[in-house]
Amino acid sequence: MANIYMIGDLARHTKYSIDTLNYYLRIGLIKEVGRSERSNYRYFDDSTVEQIKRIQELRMQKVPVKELLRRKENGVL
Amino acid sequence: MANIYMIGDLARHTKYSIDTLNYYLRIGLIKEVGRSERSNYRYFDDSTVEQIKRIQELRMQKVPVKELLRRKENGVL
DNA sequence: TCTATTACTCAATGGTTATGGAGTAATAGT
DNA sequence: ACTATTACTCCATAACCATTGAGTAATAGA
Repeated sequence: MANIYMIGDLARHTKYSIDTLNYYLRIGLIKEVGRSERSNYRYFDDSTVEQIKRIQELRMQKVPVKELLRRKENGVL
Repeated sequence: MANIYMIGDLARHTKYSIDTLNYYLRIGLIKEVGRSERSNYRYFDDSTVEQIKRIQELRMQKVPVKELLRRKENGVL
């Protein structure tokens, strides 16, 4: 039984604010696993949580977001 | 990649109204697969869709809801 | 016929999410 | 010193969901 998260749950598990997560979503640093057709609500899974935690690590080490985007494009994140 | 549904999507796929689905949920005829901790929103999967379609069949044959509840308790639904 | 039950259906309230745009403190660049 | 960029943060709007309680048409029961 894989866990499902909505943005609020993601925030709770990563200790990021919903605003920050929305920002990361907007710039494409993270992406939803799927969406509800009706409500357009996004949902995520454990892989998203892990990815955000990796991002968090790197951000604490002052790695710029643009660099993270670059790495993501190269599949190194 | 298993599909995830919220109640509105369930309604769309089964052609039941959200009100009816909420009623079935209330009486325990169907059950969510999980919920968001933050929003308390329910989510469902394909097994729910299939179950609702079985219910729909039986209801069209005038099988009472109470009988369906009974069958569910006996694992025959 | 009168009453009760069934199976929804509707309405109100409050919290959550999506989206777009604007604002801001800190840092970097010129 | 001045300007631009970065990385958020805040606000407003609109649609969706959960929950409770009340209303109703059709059928069943007494």
